[in-house]
Amino acid sequence: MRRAPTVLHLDMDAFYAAVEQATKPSLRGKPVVVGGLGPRGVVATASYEARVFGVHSAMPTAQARRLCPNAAYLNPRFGLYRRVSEVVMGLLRELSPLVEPLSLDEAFVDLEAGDTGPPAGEWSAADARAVGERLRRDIRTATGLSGSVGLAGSKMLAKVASEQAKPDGLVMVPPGTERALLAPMPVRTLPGVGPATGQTLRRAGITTVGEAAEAGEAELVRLLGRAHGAALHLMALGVDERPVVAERDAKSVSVEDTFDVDLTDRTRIHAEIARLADRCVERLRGAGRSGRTVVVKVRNYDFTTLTRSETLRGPTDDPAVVREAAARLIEGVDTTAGVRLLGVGVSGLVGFAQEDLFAQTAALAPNGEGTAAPDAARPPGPTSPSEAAPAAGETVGHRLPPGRDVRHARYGPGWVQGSGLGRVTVRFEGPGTPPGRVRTFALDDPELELSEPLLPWEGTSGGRSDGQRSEPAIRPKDMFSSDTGAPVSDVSRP
DNA sequence: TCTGGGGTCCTAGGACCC
DNA sequence: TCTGGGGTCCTAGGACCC
Repeated sequence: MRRAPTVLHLDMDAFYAAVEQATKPSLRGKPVVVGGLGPRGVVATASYEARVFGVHSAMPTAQARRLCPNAAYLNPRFGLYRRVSEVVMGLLRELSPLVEPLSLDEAFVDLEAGDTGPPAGEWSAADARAVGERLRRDIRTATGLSGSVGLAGSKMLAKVASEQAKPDGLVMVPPGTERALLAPMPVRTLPGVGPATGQTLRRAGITTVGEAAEAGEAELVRLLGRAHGAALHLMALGVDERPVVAERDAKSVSVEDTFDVDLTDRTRIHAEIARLADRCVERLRGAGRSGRTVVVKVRNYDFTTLTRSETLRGPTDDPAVVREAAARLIEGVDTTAGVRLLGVGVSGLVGFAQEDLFAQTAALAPNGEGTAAPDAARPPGPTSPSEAAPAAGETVGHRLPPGRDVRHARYGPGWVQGSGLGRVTVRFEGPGTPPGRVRTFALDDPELELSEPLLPWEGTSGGRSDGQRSEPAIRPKDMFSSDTGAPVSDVSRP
């Protein structure tokens, strides 16, 4: 615990939705919901205008549509969010080298580790507040977005403070006042107290942070177990000594897909597992890592979920090895009643793909078993079978989802507002323009092509301010799956 | 029209070893 | 020859977070 509130927590406000509003002027001030648009989709982020209607993260999108039918429903564009995030994280790193990102829109900063203020140990509350306020201004200037800042003597309190500051605010917790501040708050405020823990505590008569503190460590350990109980007790007292840690290596990589309709066909299930294994390895290799344990995840029709794992004798990043392990694992799972989700993951990661050279011969059999898989001939060089055809199996790639950026030869850049029945409706506007007007085209209009998003601070003049990101012209009609030609769900007009 | 996708950490039991 | 006691690894599941 430090003497000045120099742990900063930044939380961008309704980040995904805010980026969409920044790049789509007609959506500013309107309810926007970003998330899965399929029958089993859930909300990732709702703009504050949508939250008024009761829409919130993790809610099924179908339910959100009932609550707020007039919102714009958009597929997430993670590439765009990542680029905006990098700008924001860059601003944080100007404050201090000790920046710990928690997600695209959230990070801790240890201000005393930086050299933009007084020497460590000599910071005042006023110094910290000034840095926080300036950061919020800089973020708005650079991205047009708002972020909320919490400042405290510890990570936990800084996070609680930024939550209190939302939206578009700053809250500081002077060291020494933590316990009094926390005492009346619901226990669920504390990080690590979710629905299950909250329920357990409630049954024991503990509903506020103060009551958790009074219960004592022994009682909390009895209720919640060693680690969780002890940690919760310290947090309830406002004590949190965890340091801000700049870089943490990932410990696992995984991919999973929920299907619109439950799968029962074994051949199809095996094909999906193979695809997932390839995608997983692609990501693994992209990160330059190898892993030793392969995990298959199955969510049944009734939402019961199970995992099966197998530890190899050495780490691998060979798609054939992962695919075969995943195939063995799914073999042992009864899927006759139908599965809604399949996943493949690799854990037990090691730093360098190089270490894998040793493993290639050793990693063939699962631990303890003699069933050596045939030596998977590793293709030379970086090419893997999965890299050859990334687009073929993509589900969303077949479609023209609402929110997708397009460009028309005459009307310039715009975004897909909805499509179906052979037509696509496009709103022509961009970050730097006033709200634009809507036009409808035939899906095979030769003057319409897909394009890359413009960043919030980029103008739309010419539509290719970076001169590089234009995709090869793929016309929308090419993006429809030939088998179904399925129309895409509409986006409601704001 | 019930419930995404990518992670982290913890627990608990059995195997195995000394 | 009744059953000690750690430590580590592996597997499976669960809670939680964004």
